[in-house]
Amino acid sequence: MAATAQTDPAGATPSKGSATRAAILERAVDLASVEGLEGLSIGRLATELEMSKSGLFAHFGSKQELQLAAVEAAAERFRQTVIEPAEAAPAGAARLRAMADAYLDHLESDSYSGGCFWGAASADYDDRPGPVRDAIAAALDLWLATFEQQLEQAGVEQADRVAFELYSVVMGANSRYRLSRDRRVFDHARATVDRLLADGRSATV
Amino acid sequence: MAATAQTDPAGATPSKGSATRAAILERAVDLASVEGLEGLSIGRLATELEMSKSGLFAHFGSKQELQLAAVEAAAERFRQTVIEPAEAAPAGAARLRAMADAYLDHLESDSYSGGCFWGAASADYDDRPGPVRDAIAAALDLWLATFEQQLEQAGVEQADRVAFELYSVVMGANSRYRLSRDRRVFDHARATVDRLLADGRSATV
DNA sequence: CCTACCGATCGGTAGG
DNA sequence: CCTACCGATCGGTAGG
Repeated sequence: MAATAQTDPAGATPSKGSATRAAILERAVDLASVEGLEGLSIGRLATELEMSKSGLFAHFGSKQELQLAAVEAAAERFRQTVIEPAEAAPAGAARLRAMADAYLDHLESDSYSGGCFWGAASADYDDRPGPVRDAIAAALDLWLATFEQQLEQAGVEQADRVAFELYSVVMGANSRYRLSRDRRVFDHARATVDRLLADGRSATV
Repeated sequence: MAATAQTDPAGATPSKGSATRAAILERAVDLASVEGLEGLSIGRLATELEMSKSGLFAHFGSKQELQLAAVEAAAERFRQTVIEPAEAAPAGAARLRAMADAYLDHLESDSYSGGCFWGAASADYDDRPGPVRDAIAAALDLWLATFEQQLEQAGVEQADRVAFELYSVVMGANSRYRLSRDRRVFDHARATVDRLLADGRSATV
């Protein structure tokens, strides 16, 4: 399932059009992480990509379709950088630690100019009803459910509450690092993840 | 130190102008909690207050001054609803619990149409350098330092890390509630606050 | 994928 | 606190 799956038939060589579309979406995700998904403007995106506004617009048909495609592209990026590499680790605590480490390492490496897309997008859209908000909420609900499932596998009690704590702490690290530029928040977040996973295991003994 | 302190001389009767200004700022804080502090538009704010755009504009001189005044008004609101009532409780764990309860109770009561101003404003401005970002960062740094100070009074080890956890969990409750409308996040957040404060105390025995 | 355009709205100003 | 404006930019369309 590559990023071009929606525009090219399975097995086909990606067309030039879908390569352009993928490049637009990569940039859209990065820009939205900085400006927010609503503040993302078609004109500005076109200027940065050195193409005409209407040329870019033709790929999507409306700003909302562009936003929905950007949410899907960001979800694909999250799967590739956080979820799938961690699936090499055994289910349960080890896999959760791998997910948290991959997420925090990416934040700390400053690979993304605007930090976490989901932190920016969820705050921007949480009070704007409609399909964009629903797509963001569905992605985050899925990852919370993934955390909860792995916590249950690890034998942690109150897995739903601990999943909320894990989510809060890694997102809190993103938020605090954006504002303070103090890397110690990553140490705090990693120590908290360690403690949550260790507490859970000792509780089952 | 009332909200009118900046426009009226100390002890003077608040003028009609400063009453209008205060009403503008109340609405600006509520609107910014929904639309973000950048998405807040002078035209829309004027329409909602049934006054002309330039009439409203005359109170501030620029959009940035309006945003800075809204940040200050939101800080005053936070002090009045969360910080000051908790100062009736003894310093340390009891005061922290009172602050967390006041914050979570206000979120759960849906008093604010857009949830927490600081969650929306910090995500919106964390990547926009300038005085607005600096004012938001300073307010949040102050409250984090307040939490840390009370944790030290309570004899909690690693007070800076636990302050980060407290911050992350109450902000996480705001974020999750905005998206899921599931009130169980407040139970999770309260249970986490209880555990953080209880762990800290037992660690000192 | 382009040029050329539309009505609406943005922040801000002139002058009262 | 108002009316009447300004240039810039917004999302979107026509026509190629």
